[in-house]
Amino acid sequence: MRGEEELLTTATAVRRAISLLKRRTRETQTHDLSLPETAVMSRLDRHGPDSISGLARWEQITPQAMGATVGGLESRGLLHRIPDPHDKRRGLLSLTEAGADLLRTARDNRTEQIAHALADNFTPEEIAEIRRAATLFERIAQFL
Amino acid sequence: MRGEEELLTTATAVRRAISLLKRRTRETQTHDLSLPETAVMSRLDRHGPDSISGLARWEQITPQAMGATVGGLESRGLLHRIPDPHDKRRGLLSLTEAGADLLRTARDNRTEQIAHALADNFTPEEIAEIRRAATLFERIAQFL
DNA sequence: TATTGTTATACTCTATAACTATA
DNA sequence: TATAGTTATAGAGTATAACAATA
Repeated sequence: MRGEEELLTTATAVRRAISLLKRRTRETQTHDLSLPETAVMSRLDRHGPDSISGLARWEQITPQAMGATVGGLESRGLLHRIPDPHDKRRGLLSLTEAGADLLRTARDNRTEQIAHALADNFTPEEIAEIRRAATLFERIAQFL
Repeated sequence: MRGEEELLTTATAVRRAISLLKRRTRETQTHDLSLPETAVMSRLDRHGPDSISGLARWEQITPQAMGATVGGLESRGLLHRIPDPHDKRRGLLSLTEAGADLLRTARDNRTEQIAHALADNFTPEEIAEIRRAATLFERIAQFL
């Protein structure tokens, strides 16, 4: 395949994949946690307590948008917020016991769902290729 | 890497990539065509005229949602609709001259943008890998 | 001055429900 | 009955603007 042709073919395939992934991951009705919620919960679990602003910077969204996501999780008792003793403006968010349980049990967890989709439908070689490509796709996102 | 560990690592990377791609492709202000609009225009260009229902089935969204996308393109003079002579319910959508021009000129076109992002920031080997992986990502979407 | 967080508001893209016209 | 298309309405997840409290 010629270089330029390959480029457009690849770009079209990427655009198509993004479109489909966007739609399919929007349908959250059968899941306990939406995609943004899963991201926040996993982040707090792996990196420890953080503020709304910190989480927003990490996910590259506005603090207002992160506030909405966090608020939903708090109202469901999955996160709790304690004041930062060193900075009275900040609140430090962490998982409640219920939140940690939900994440560990991992039923209906988005990452688990993806893991199952991978395990059930792809060969180990394809999974290895997907893992490498996920990093490349993240890099693509940086340039859009 | 152990099988199960690799699976979760891969799933997390995929989830992260999807989250970032979703956000970055939402910002349409600097573009003439949004992602769904680009999809419809490219489809009509490559496969010829189609109805709203046909396009909706292809993109796997409801006819109502597709009607909204198409309506926006029609009102900007990029698509026009002619009645299907064989079925008075249907309208056949195709690109107007302006629509075809926009797609061919491809300035601010999403696919072109992706193509440039690829060309400027990835090696030919990486682009080949991305092309293969895009198909795998589409398959992942089918199982979510 | 800069940062943390909030409230108010609006946009995009999608969904479900209910309808008319045609097949 | 089934399909093509429309209008009405709602929801998730984002954004910008404007503000209060604190650093």
